[in-house]
Amino acid sequence: MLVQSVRRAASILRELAAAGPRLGVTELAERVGVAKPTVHALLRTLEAEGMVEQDAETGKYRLGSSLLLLGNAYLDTHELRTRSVTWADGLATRTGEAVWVAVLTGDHVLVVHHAFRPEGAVQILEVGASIPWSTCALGKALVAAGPIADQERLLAGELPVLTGASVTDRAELTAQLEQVRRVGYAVEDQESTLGDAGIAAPVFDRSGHVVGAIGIVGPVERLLVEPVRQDHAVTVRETARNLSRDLGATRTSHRRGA
Amino acid sequence: MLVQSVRRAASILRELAAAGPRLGVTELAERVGVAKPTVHALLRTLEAEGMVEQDAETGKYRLGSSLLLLGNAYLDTHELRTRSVTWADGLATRTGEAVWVAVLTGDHVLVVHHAFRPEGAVQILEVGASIPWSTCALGKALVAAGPIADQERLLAGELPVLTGASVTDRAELTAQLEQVRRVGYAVEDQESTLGDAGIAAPVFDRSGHVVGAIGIVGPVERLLVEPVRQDHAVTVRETARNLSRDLGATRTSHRRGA
DNA sequence: AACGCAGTTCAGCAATACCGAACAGGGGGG
DNA sequence: CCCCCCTGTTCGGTATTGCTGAACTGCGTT
Repeated sequence: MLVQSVRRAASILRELAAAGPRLGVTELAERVGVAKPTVHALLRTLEAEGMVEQDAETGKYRLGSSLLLLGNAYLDTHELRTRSVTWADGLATRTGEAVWVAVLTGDHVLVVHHAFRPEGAVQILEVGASIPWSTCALGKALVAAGPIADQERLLAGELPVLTGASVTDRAELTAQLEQVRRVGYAVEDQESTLGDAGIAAPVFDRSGHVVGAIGIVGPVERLLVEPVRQDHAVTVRETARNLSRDLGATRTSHRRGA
Repeated sequence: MLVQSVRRAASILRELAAAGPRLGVTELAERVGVAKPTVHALLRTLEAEGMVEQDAETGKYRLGSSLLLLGNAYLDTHELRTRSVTWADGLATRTGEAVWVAVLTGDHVLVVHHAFRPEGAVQILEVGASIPWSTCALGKALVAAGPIADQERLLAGELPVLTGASVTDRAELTAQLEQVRRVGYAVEDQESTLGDAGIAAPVFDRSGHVVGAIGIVGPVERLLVEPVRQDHAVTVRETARNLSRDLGATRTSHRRGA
């Protein structure tokens, strides 16, 4: 059913991504659990496709530039991301905070767009950042709006502790998700990074399924103080609705089923 | 020698990247020249690896989020890029212009790092941008410092015309590359984008081979006016030397051979 | 010189990839 | 309702391709 050699090639890429910067054939063979000549053939193939490069001096292999091009192509062809750009800029302007747009992948949230805060010094681009769902507003918004089966599976899984504020009590998380569904947005209070907070709301597509979330992130002292917090929440929710409509969602098309 | 099924999987990714946003099994089979069930098996495998996603409504496939993670991993494990960050920020501060760091891939230059101009309104991140080598300073710096065989091959290849200033005369390009080797930096005068200019210098690694280039980009009216142009060129060249040293290059370790 | 290590090549073989045929589902038209 | 078309998915036989043990090559160290 699944093509074994393609799976093995993907394993090699994963190892190079996780254990880099450079690995030799022998070590890769051990990590992937495949014979050296097999790994060599796969590496040669991946090299021909630009996904892997070999260092001439050491003979070791590292990831190749085709992956950057493919990663960018993912962003360019990802409709949520392409349609979110203008809405995210608008949200950043209105709230004065940075804006992230994310999707759920496995039990993590993946940032696919980041609009910088209008004012401010150097900001590090977070596109490609991966965050445990339970520690951020984006993740909570996504899970609250997603299928019940997904929610239960994710709640049964690992709930990482990133700060002292990270929540691992399943009853409390369940209550938070219920609150998200009631008010239409999620709040993050230093669960991911000390000092940082977030407010996010889910985004739906034409079929009514949740396909992502959009939210603002900033210092907790600025973001979670009333009445600013409430104002921001309204603005975030409104932006999420506009983006959803842009994706073809109707007013009543929100769905929780599979 | 090369693993056919891995090559086919890569072809599918390339098609999805180039012809997206979504393609069906039948169309992909035609484009890749493979039987439908084979493409289906490959897609299923790529989906299991997160490199491809299927739209539940239409049954069509698009690129998946693992590619974004792998693209970011490429940047994180790419030594030129990781070591260039601080130098690029310094160069942007000293020149007041945006800084790009790039590598040569095929006959294009791939931007692997972009430090924003200190002053300025919205800037679009160009990491992942791919530019024909002959139309930009980064490309000319790279090719001038690279192996003669590469230079001849690239000169014999396609020389795209992006603007009225793009150079396609091989004798003129050859003279420009000779000038780059003499003065140590390359200049771009609207060959890529009307109104834009650039100054770039090659970066070498411990073995003495050119591994990338660093340069500034900005409006032609600002960049190519003396004595600013000369000052910038000196600063760019100096930064390239510092970055090269950071990568282990010695003062005399520049090499042009294979 | 000998040794060890790691990337690369080779060739035999069987397992896996491949693909024609068929199926399943959805949409459109009469 | 029936038929047709199209496209994603499944199935099973087979041969080709992927796999791997053994050997080779090159480099660095003692």
